[in-house]
Amino acid sequence: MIKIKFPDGNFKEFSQGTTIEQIAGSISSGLRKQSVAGYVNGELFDLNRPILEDAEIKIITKKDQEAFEVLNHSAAHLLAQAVKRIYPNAKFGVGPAIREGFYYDIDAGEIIKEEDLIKIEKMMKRISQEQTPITRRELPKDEALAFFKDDKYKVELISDLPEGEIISLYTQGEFTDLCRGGHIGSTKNIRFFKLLSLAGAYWRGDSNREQLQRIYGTAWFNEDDLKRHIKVLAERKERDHRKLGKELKIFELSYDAGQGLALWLPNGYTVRKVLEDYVYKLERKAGYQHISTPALGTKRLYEISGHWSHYRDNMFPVMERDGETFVLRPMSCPHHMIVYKSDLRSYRDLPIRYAEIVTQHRYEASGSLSGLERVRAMTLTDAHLFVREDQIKKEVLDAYNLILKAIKDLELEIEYVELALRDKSKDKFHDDDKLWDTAEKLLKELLAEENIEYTEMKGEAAFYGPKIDIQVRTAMGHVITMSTVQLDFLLPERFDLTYIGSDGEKHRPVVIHRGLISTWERLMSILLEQYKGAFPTWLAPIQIKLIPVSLDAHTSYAKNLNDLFIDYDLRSELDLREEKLGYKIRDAQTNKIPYQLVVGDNEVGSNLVTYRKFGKKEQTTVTVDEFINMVQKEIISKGH
RNA sequence: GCCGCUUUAGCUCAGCUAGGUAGAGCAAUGCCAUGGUAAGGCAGAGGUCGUAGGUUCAAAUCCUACAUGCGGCACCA
Repeated sequence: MIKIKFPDGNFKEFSQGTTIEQIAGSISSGLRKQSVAGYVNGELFDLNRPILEDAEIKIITKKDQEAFEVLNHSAAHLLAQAVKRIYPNAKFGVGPAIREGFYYDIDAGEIIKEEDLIKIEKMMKRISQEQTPITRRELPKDEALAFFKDDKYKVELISDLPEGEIISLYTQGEFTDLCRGGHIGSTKNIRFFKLLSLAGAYWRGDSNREQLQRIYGTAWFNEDDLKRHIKVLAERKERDHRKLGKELKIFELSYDAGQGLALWLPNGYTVRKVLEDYVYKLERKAGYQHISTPALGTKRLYEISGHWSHYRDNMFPVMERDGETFVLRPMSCPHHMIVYKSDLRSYRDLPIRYAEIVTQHRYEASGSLSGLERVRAMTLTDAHLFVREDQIKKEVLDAYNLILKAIKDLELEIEYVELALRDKSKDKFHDDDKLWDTAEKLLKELLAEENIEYTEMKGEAAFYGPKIDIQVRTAMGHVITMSTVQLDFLLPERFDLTYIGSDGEKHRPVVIHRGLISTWERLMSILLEQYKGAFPTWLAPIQIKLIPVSLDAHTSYAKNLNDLFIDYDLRSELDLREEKLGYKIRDAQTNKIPYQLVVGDNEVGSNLVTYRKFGKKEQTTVTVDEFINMVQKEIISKGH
């Protein structure tokens, strides 16, 4: 007999070799039906894997997040089995469960086409109906290597495992796969799934190695959940910033203008200008000074900074004229270093905070370009803070809090905060262990002191120092960097920056790089998706649309209102087209204009307006003064 | 950059499987109509079917190359 401890602290005895499924069944038949897998002393166990010794267990039911992963991981195996039936020479890479489903990396021996997904999915359905049990078996490493000798990918994976490790295999029917486990008991339990897309993926994430084909899919415990998920995917497409940007006339991308070179249309530029003004004020309040430097620099400038050796491949080609070599700037740090050097600095002058609205150019790989999310010419509010060592923590924290303020005002949702550190690859990072250790320690301390939760990412740092990145998730599920605070001991050295300390000696300042809210391009893409195209009043390109009921009788009153609103700095527009009232109302609604005002006999001569707020059905009549007051307040408070 | 897919009117898309010389809705234009919260009617106009080449009596449709865009991968200082 073995002793089983339950999460509630109770013990119960079972015969040796009992399974999670049997334990669940001993509690209730309902629990048995809901159970999917379990943790046994912290290790994920299949339902039917025998438990051989005393253990603490936790049963995973269909409601648990882990259950979704177990199901989807099992669906990946089902996919592999189906592929193997259709393509007998297929070899397999890895096939994990992911956030919303699963994938498997496959070398089918021939090219799988997108249309083939249909027949693969059909084969999966058939295997599911065969109701094959999924069983586990353990082998020593050398036997596992022998077993998989025809699959070079599996051989490589097994070879990388430590010596002496027990290797587990999972078999369903004629198909056996290398796998750590956590599987659903039988193929019959994988019924509600869909293959979603076919993509390329480098073996082991290395672009120098072979490229496999990756099939993505998603699996659920019942048909409703599957249908719901497919609906969610469709809804996400509806708020894709590329679609909304087209509909709302925000930006344009054109082959002739150039790949990844966005053109801002009037509506988009209006929003951008509001954002620029907003950021300018925010930075003024936080003690930043604004400067302006050129979009072009000498190659020499980037050689001094070190960017030339680290970043050249991502720069547009150089321009040469009269013996000088110029480049389009991919970042503004070097220019800001020169601005710092324009004067002799005292310790009393620090911190100095320079901000600039910078347009920069980066030659991003063609395959990485994506709407406004990833472009080749971008404009952002960039800032560099020149601080004494004793000021680092406060300035990093202030910069971080400024970022949080902007993110809050824009109603953005942070996915997670990342602390990007270096790894051992010496060529990718500036090579000075002492500087790095100091900088990384400082940031870690700061995050701990402020109780900021973060994810550590080794190897993600800038070449000159570690950074704190704020990540957001796009409608299409990409995680991208929104904001960044970077610590830099290197550029001050490269540019020989100094200040005179209280001791009369020269000292080295530290530079903090700060990206507030990404580039205007990326920010616009995020905002469009976040707001589903319905900008809050303070950002909306058109805030008020005035619609006279009758052009003959009401135009003049409407025109007076429009002029008045504009005098109060409200972005108001008059719809004087010869169209039906209903048509104009629909137009104002599809353009997601915050305030739609229909002007007729009820308003004329009475100093009243009747408005309808976007997203609401009801109409409200107020005096003109009340209306202006209300909208102005909303704009200043940014709606919160 | 790599793999797969894609490209037809300003926009969204049909036509391509089985080759016979291009169609819809919306927008735009003109005329008529038009008074209270989501599409009034009629008419005309609009396309070297991504580009170049090939097969064919004949190519939007089949083949090849290149390019754009999309889904991923890699990259993202």
